[in-house]
Amino acid sequence: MTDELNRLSSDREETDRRDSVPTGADGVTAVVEQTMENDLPSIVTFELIPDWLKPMEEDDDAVEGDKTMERSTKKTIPNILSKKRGRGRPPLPKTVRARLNMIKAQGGAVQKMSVATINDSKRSTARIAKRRMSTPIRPQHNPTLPTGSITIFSSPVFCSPPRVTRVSPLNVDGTQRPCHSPSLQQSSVSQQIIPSTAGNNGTEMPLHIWQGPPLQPISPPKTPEAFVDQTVTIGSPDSPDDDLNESEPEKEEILLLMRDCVGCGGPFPAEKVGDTLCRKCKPAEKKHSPPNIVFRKVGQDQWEVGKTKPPKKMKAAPKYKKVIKKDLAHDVGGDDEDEDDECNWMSMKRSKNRRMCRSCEACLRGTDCGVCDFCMDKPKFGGSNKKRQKCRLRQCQFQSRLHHQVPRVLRSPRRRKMIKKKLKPGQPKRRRTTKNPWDVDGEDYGSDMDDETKPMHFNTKGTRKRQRKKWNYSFKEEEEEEMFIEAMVDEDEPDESDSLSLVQNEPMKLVMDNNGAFNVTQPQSREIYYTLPGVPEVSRMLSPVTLCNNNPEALNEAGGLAGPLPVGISQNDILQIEMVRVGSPVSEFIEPQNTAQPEQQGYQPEHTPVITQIFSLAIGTECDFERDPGLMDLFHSLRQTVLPAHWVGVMAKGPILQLLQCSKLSTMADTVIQIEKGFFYQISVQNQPLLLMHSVYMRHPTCLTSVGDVVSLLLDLEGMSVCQGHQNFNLGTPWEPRMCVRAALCDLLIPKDEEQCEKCAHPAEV
DNA sequence: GCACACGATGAG
DNA sequence: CTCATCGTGTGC
Ligand SMILES: [Zn+2]
Ligand SMILES: [Zn+2]
Repeated sequence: MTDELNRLSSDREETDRRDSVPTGADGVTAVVEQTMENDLPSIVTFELIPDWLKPMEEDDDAVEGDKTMERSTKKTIPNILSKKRGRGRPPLPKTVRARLNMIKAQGGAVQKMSVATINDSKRSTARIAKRRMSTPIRPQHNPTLPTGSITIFSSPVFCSPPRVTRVSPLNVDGTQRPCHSPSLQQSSVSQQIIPSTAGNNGTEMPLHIWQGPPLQPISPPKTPEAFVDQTVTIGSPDSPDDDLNESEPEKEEILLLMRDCVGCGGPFPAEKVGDTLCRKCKPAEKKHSPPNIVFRKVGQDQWEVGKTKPPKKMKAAPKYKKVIKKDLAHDVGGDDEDEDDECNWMSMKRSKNRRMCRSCEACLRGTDCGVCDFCMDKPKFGGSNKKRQKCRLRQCQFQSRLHHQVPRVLRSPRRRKMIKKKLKPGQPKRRRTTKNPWDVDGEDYGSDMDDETKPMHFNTKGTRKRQRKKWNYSFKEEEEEEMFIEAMVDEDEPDESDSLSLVQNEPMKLVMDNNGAFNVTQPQSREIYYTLPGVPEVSRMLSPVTLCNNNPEALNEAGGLAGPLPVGISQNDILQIEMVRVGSPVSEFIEPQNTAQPEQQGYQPEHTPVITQIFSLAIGTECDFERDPGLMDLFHSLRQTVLPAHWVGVMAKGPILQLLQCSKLSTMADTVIQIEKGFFYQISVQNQPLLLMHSVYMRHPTCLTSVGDVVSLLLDLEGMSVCQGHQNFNLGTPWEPRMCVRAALCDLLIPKDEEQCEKCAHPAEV
């Protein structure tokens, strides 16, 4: 408990902290923290609250409510930015750092110099071997990965990459680069982030800040020189090579000739001209086990394949140090590479390095979120240090072992249940901690008192107390190209209803991307894809979004499939929205979430379909997102209103109040209502605006100024369905799915009893 | 197979 | 010595 208490307290603190933080880009940490508020311990209800909104902040621990705050006392705001030591974030080699500094100070010229120097150095011959086994890409960095979306990491089962891609407009455009090349990311980051953030908050160093400087300038493709610099050299103190070090005070800087070991095939620093075996393969050390295959980065996107020995201990030989360096641009990501090289070549340093790709957002992240379970476990955050794991946000997306699990985010709780079947209907579910850092799971919120909340002695089992936590949402922070938020909406049904179709249970995703589009998708089956064009471009960074829907019943009805819900089931019934932040860190909480939350909780702790939080992902730009009093009022009113089933209000930057039908089962699943300032509204179906002459508009006022108007419209819409268009069987190849084509003037929304509008029914005529 | 707790261990 | 975490035994 204490831990949890601590955590909780820490969470709170964070929020507080956050408040102090100016707006700014730094939001990464801040954002998270803020979310904590939702977690207010006092109420179990939290769980119900759309966890997704509670970004990382809350872990189960936080959720657990009662915690007191021992932590608060201890906790001082840990320096998130502080460098991780030891196994922590691999620090740049001193030399590298020094060089970087020099470079910074002197400018690009330095880089070249350094390079030259290196080359000139004694072992100038080195590097030849490098290219031999080059591979285009490092395995982990899957070229195809959509950079931005979380879905990428999600389990195959639930999400298919394609889908993901679709979800994010960014991905769609293809603008994003699959590769995780640091440079790319960096550049993107810098572009988006830096401008706005510039120096706003002093308190926390925003990610961009520390990354930015070096990156920005260089973000563009690396120059050849840069690569050169990256050469890694290894030397052992003992070895003759040491003399090489000479110029550099630090041995690390030595440049060695890299060769492929005849014995193991791995690259190694040749100590002598005739060396053919790496140290390990030399007589004395040959015993080593089979070499591991490692990848070494040779160029921007090139990787060399090499082999190294298993992490053995290099201790005996004082560590080899690598040298090198690269220009700053690489630094950000580059340093990663250095490190990688080192690790790989050396002997895979082991643990940590293996768990870091160094180029993903997580790896690049320098700060602990302070709100995730792992962070909260840290003493610096007032935790008990039991878990001893890296911040969730810093867990490598590619190599963290914690990661490889299927992100729950993508799974529907229900499915899990079905699979596991461990839980009995009606029984409180156990909360599980997700190992996958990125895992976002909305499940289990309903079970208030889980093991976790209970004191340890309550645990049925033995010595170890099992904590069940879950991440409501995971987000990738960092700006980069993928700045968008994904929210997972799971419609869960009561346990009893397990038998019900899976489809309904499939989670829907709400995605806010850089383009400002808010998308809702259902990962699994057919996707429901919403795009709300209305959001201003400016808001691309990530507009703050607030969702609301206080109607518990509506949720329960979800899909109408769910039968009567058992009282206790509520947790499953709730509409869960998990938010995954892919792009930039959430910078702030602009919204009065506090106010909203309490209310909701009060209303329906259990079913809480309500999602109310505003996130500002904008990195630097915190958005000032303009708020239109009128709209906000309407929004707040809607919040307190029971909207027709599954309609959720979303306050997006613009400001635009958007109403989304979150149930894919609804005929209005693809429909979005956007209310702008002045209450003018627009209805879009599958991203297409309804023609102004549509009868729906005729039936309702031009402006939706009141809740009544909105509800009325929603009800009206519920009586309609989406035009299926006309199927063109002649088009496309046989194996292609049939194409449904809508007439240019398609009504989009038609009476429920009809399948298609007139225009689509008789395309020719139209 | 997963999650937890904690020993182990490299880096400062 | 401390910190940050990785890797792993163990309970589930
Ligand atoms: Zn964290
Ligand atoms: Zn990584």
